[in-house]
Amino acid sequence: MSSENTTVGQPLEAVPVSMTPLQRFEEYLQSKGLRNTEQRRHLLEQVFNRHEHFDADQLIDQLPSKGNANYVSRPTVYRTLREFVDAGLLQCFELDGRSVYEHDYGYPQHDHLYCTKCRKLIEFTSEDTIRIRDEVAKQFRFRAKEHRFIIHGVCDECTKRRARDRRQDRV
Amino acid sequence: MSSENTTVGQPLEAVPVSMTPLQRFEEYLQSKGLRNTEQRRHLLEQVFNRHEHFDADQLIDQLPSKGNANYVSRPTVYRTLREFVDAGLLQCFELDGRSVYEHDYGYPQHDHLYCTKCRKLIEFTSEDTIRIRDEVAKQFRFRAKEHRFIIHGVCDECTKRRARDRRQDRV
DNA sequence: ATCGTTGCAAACGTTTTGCATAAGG
DNA sequence: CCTTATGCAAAACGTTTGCAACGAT
Repeated sequence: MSSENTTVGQPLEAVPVSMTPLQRFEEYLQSKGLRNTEQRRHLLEQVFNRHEHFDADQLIDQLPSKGNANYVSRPTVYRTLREFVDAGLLQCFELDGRSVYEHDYGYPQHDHLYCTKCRKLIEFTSEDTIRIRDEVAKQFRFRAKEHRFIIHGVCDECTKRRARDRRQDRV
Repeated sequence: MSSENTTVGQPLEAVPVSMTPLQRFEEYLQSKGLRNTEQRRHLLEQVFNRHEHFDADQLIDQLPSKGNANYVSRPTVYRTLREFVDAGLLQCFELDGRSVYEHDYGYPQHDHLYCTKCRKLIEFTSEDTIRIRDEVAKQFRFRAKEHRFIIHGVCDECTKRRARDRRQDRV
């Protein structure tokens, strides 16, 4: 058994990359004949400002509101998030009926634990997931592009909190 | 390496169960004080009639339309699908922004390949996925309830079809 | 000058809701 | 008879679109 191949660690270390996300994005825009606009630059800055997972609404909430400088409209946010995914800067997956984004560029491949109580996403790495993916793809002659491995359940804190709450109920 | 632990097969064999889905559902309704209605029985029959993956719209399409016998309204379909999941009869996961359902009761645990060209879902089994899930859960003190492992890519038929189309283009 | 980009409003597809009526236990 | 379930219409939700005005190259 290859139990020792499953490595779990948190937080994950960034992976060294030769370009900044902005440089890489500019290169992408060039190659596609797209334009380097103020909105795109502002969004890129916000998105790579911190490392948490986020959805479109959370990004919009942390942006200046309508009427203020650096405001970006909702449709543009959605359009730009697609471009970031296209450019290889972000990864996107679905959770509870919405799209969730996370850094891809400069960040190692990983999978997630998802706490259905507090909705926290915990990252884990396991070499086995890639191995399974490659093995299965080979057997089905399937051209695997990516995978999503999400383990649903309840995190340690939520389990403890519930136990505590139950104890209090009895008093 | 535990390459031999990853078993891939298709189609999967049904798992022996002591009750029919209907019997199990009736027990569930009883235990929850819910009612065994015509609509619920009709939906259960449709759902366990065949084994393909389906979404709410596909189920509604194969149902009698408004005005006919055995018609079930859209809200009731959605409400009942939730109950089937609750009762352990169906599993639900998200794909392309909608919920996809598949048989759970009487069917072995498995994961999926998803062809992004033809949108086909291919089932595979791997003991490693459960093993990874348990190992990771243990290390994070996480109470794992279930997992979703979906490999995105292009299936063999779509790859071949594209190659064929390209060849024709050149002629 | 050209052509991609933006913001707006409105549409979209999926799923959920409030509520009056119907029907199971 | 009591309560849950249903169908309807409408809302909610996240996301996308058409389009005229704008702005990067």
